[in-house]
Amino acid sequence: MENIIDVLKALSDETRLRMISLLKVRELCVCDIMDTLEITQTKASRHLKNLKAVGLVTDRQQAQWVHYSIAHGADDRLLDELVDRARISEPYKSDLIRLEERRSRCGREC
Amino acid sequence: MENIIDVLKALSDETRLRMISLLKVRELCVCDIMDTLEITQTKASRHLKNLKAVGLVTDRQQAQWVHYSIAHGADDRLLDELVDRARISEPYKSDLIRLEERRSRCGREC
DNA sequence: TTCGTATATTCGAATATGCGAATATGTAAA
DNA sequence: TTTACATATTCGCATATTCGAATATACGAA
Repeated sequence: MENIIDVLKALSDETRLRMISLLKVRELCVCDIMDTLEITQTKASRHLKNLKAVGLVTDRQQAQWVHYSIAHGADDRLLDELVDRARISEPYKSDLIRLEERRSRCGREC
Repeated sequence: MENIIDVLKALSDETRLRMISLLKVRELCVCDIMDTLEITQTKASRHLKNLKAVGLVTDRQQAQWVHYSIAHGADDRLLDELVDRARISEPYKSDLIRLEERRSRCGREC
């Protein structure tokens, strides 16, 4: 993983912390994230790029979809601690509900 | 403690993380911090104010000295995790050495 | 090839953050 | 009161970050 300051900078943005919280549930493609967080595609792409740059997430391309997941090198203790704390309150709490609603609505595919 | 994003923002600055690392050792006055981190007084004061604003540290005035320490409400698990990681490398590692050198040189008083 | 969908990048504007220099405040001692 | 020292704040500037809109790229299907 990268320099701790860069990692903390990456995590200290609400959009990116929300993304980490979702990706802790499971691997997701960009459209899952956009729809769940209700953000624009530009915003999703930009912040995912940032998380990838500091080594917190990795991506995997499958056809035209890009699937993101928590990187293996990521500090699980740190991320679990942060995600647990964040999910006590909004918007992190509702994000999880919206993610599961989306899953039941769309099935396994994007 | 404050909103997690504000706390992470406060922690994602090298000067402030160095301060947290020092304050985890013991309570310190501003001049201890300035001298150990080799930063200007303005810079020390500014960043300590930031840490205080998000509830990570508290201060205690004694005559003309202001002593800072880690706040009781601060998330110890998070701070210990970060400080342990940071101190593996520079400048956090040398800061601890400089702090102890200063202590033996100056004794207990400022 | 053309079309549609998924994702990434670039651009310019707005806002936030960090800095040093100068100045202000507060306390203790002379 | 004056002086000296410890700390805080203000100011102007430089840099970084974030955003939406527009555009580019990449892939699969027709």
